[in-house]
This record gives sequence, structure tokens and C-alpha cells, in this order.
Amino acid sequence: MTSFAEKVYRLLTNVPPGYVTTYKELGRALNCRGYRLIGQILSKNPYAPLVPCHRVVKSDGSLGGFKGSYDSKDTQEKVKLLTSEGIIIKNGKVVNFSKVFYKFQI
DNA sequence: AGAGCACTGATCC
DNA sequence: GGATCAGTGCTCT
Repeated sequence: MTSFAEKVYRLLTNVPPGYVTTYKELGRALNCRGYRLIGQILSKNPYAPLVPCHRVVKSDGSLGGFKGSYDSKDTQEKVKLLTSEGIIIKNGKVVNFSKVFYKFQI
């Protein structure tokens, strides 16, 4: 499958552990303005644990959603995961966001 | 062929 | 400052 989705997954696997990126950055890296579709694609995530979709957050530092839910235990688990990777999250937002933000080379 | 979607920026109070 | 509106592009049914 050589679709747009695969490119997203590929970029995601390029993100090293302990770093995060944003839907916007992904969209920009792929030259795509439909930021929503990035999340939609990730929600499908046929590549499951291969693609660290929990490392993708919103542009303002909040985590956005996870597993199709906005406010559930899944989101809390995402926080826990990121925290264990060295990312500080407080009140549902990344504290050291600018420090762990992985910028794609365009 | 059509609707959905884990977002974002701009606009409106 | 916070809330709302509109735009956006690919995937799935």
C-alpha cells in the first residue's frame, strides 16, 4: 500500500523515542493541509504498535485524542506512556513540548 | 459516490 | 481570554 497513510506511518516511525510531533507538522511534512485526516488515519492504524501514534499531539501541546476517544482511560494511558518515555505531561498537556518536539526535515 | 474525522487558524463575543 | 465557524484532504462503507 503506497498511499498517503503509509507516508504518515513511515514518518512516525522516524520519530525517535522520547520525542513527539504534531498533526500539523506531519501534514506539513507531507504537504497536506487536511490535518484532521492525519488523526483519522492514525485512528485506523493498521500498523498497530509498529507506529507510535501516541507520540502525535496537537499543535498547542495537548495530547488530542487517542483510540478514538477524547476523554477516557485510553487518553490517560497515552499520558502514562509518554511520561515513561521522558516527556513531562501536566494537566493533559506536554510541559517540555518545545524540547521534545521532533521537527521533520522538509 | 458520499460521509466521516484523534486538527488548525481565524473570527466573534 | 474563551468559544465558535469554516476549511481541509484522504480513507472507508
